[in-house]
Amino acid sequence: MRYRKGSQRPDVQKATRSVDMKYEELNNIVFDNIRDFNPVHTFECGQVFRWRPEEEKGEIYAGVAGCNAARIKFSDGKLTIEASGGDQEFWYDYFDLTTDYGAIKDELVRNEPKIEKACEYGYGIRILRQDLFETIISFIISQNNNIPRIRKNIESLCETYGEEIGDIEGKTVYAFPTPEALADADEEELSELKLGYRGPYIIETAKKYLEAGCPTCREELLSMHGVGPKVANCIMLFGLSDVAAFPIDTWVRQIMTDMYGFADKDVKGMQRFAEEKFGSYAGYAQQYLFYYYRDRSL
DNA sequence: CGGCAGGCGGTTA
DNA sequence: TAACCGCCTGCC
Repeated sequence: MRYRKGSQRPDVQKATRSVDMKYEELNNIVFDNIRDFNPVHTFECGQVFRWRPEEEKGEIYAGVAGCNAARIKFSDGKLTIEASGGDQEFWYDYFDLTTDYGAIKDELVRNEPKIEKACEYGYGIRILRQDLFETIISFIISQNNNIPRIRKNIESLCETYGEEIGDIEGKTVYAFPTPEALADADEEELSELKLGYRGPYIIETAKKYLEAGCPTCREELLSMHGVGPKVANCIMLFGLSDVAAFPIDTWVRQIMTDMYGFADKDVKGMQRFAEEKFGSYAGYAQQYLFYYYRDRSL
């Protein structure tokens, strides 16, 4: 794997270390003694679209986070990251390694015992702290869409408008496009990428992102074209790390009707239930429930 | 062929 | 403010 040096995300949060960390050489980062992490569960639980397994067992994944490409390996509590860019702070933050997921699962089960199976099933899910703009555009694309096509659409977007950041086994890797690049795109170009009616949403949203600055709350997100209640909750959860957000899509709606007897239309009731039962951990609950239920239904 | 996929915007009553 | 409807595209 060859990489060009990528730029780093500027605003990295400081975090308290609970795992061992070694900096072996440039762009080769190791975190040891990690609990509650599983690459398959984390990358396949529907929160992110740009990571692919390199082998059947799912120990190794390759993908891109914002403008940083990487191949990660995880076994026996040791996470090794071979990256084009992003320092140890960036990746520590990205994988949310400061958060104690064991304690979160205990708390969720204590308040709502019926969620235990879902927590056990998706035991290694971590909610990635993703780039805000990438999250906004990705989840605009996700509306009324299916996962294979979402992934495909996002990759074409990156190939067309993203900066080249390296190549992996002969295949070029592209960063997620900047707001500037997408604001400058035109509708015809986008329609060639088969984005459908979401194309204009993307251009308009990129322009607004540049003019009005980063959205910081639900209201600002909802003011963007193509962002409704469900997509806004996804952006809050995955892009703003607001782990109290509880996105209700068709799967979660199914869960709520099956598990808790809600009427199919009663999204408000479901939202209130999540708030009362799961509180500030509702986002984690949503991920466990969604992943468990979707895998059982496939 | 209609139905549907991790919804949304616009229009009605 | 709730209930409909149409929507790009691709796959069944």
